[in-house]
Amino acid sequence: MLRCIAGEAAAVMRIDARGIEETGMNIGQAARASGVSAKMIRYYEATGLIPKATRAYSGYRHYTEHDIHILRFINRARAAGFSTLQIRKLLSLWQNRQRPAREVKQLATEHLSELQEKISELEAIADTLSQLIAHCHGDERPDCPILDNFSDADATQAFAEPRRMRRAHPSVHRTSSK
Amino acid sequence: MLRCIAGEAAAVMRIDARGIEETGMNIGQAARASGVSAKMIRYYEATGLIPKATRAYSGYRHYTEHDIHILRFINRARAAGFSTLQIRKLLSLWQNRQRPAREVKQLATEHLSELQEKISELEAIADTLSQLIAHCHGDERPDCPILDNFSDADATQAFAEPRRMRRAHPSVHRTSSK
DNA sequence: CTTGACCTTCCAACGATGGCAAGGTTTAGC
DNA sequence: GCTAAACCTTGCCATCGTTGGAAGGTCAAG
Repeated sequence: MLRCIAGEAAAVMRIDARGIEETGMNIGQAARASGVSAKMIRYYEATGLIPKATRAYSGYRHYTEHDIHILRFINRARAAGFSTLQIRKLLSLWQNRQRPAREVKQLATEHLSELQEKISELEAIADTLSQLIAHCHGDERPDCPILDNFSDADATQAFAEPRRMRRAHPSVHRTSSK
Repeated sequence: MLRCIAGEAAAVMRIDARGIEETGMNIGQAARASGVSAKMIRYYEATGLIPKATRAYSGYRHYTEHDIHILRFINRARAAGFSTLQIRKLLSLWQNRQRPAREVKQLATEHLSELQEKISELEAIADTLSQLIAHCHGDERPDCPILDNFSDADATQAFAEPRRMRRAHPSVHRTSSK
C-alpha cells in the first residue's frame, strides 16, 4: 500500500478538520478502550453493526472517542444477552433522538421473556438432575439412578422429551464451553 | 453401487451371521424409533460418538434395537444439557459394568454446577433488565433508563444501584477451559 | 537495517442442526 | 417390467458469535 507521509505516532493527539483535538486510535487501542476485541470490531464492521471505520493512509482503521462510545454500548448490550439483531435495533434507537422509549422498553421486555424462558428450562433440568444426584449413592458400586434415568430400562424417565436447549446468548455459553 | 442380491424389505426380520433373528432398521426408522434425527445419527457417527453403523449391500446403514438403545440414551443426556464430551464419558460408563457410580455422580455434579452457574448469570441479567424496564416510562418520550444504562453517560443514569452488567464483567474474551 | 509490535485480509473452526442437491436403492402400484 | 414415490447416500452451505492462524504490510525504536 501507499506509504504514510507523516510518521505520526498512534494514540497521539490529532487535529481534525474543525481544529478540535481528538485522540486517534488504532484498532488495538480501540479494543482496549472499549473492551471489544479487535477481531470483533472488524466483525461488527463487516456485518454492518457499526459503520466502516475511516482509514489512515497506511490502511489502518482509525477510531475516535465517539466510536469507542458505540463499541462500549454494544459491549454492554451483548453482556446483557441481546442478540446482534436486537443490538442493531437498540443502536438505532439510541442514536435517534426522537425515539419513543416505548420501543426500547418493548425490545427489552421481549428479551427479558426469552431470558426467563431459558432460565425456566435450565432450572427444570437442574432440579431433576439434582434429584437424581441426591439419589445416587456415589460409591464404587455400579448401580446408578442417573444412568438408569437415561436408559430404556427405567420407567421413570425425567428427561424423556427432547426439548431443545438453544443457547442464544453468548455471554452465557462463554463461561463453560471451549 | 453393487446391486443388492436379496431385495429384502427394511425393518424386516434378518438373519445375521450367527443365525440370530434381529429387527433391522434403516436410518429413518432408527431416527423415528430413537427420537434422534437421521442427520444427527450420521453426525454422531462421523464424530465418533457412536460406532460406525454396519451397512447393507446397498450402502444403507443398518441399526438394531441395541443401537436404538444407545441413541435414546444420547438423546436423553442431551435433553439434560450434557455436552457431547460429557455424553461420551457417560456412554462409556454406562457400557462398563464395573463402573463406579461415584464417577457418574461426579460427572453429573460437574454438569449441575455449570447449569447453576449459567442460571445465576441469566438471573443476574434478568434482574437488572427487569429493574431497568420497571423504571422506563415506556411512552413516546425519548428518555430511557435502559439506553442510559448501556451508554457512557454515567451521570444521567436513572438509578445508581450496583447494576452489575456494566463494564465490570463482560467476560466475553475470557476462555476458561475445562 | 533489523526487530518486534502492530495492522491488514482471508480462511477455518467450534456445536448442533437444518437444508439442499445430485444421485443410488427399494418398494408399491400398475 | 416400468414407473413413481419414498427412502437412502455423500457432500456442501448456513446458522451464531467468536477465536485462531497464516501471509503479508506498516510503523516506531534500537
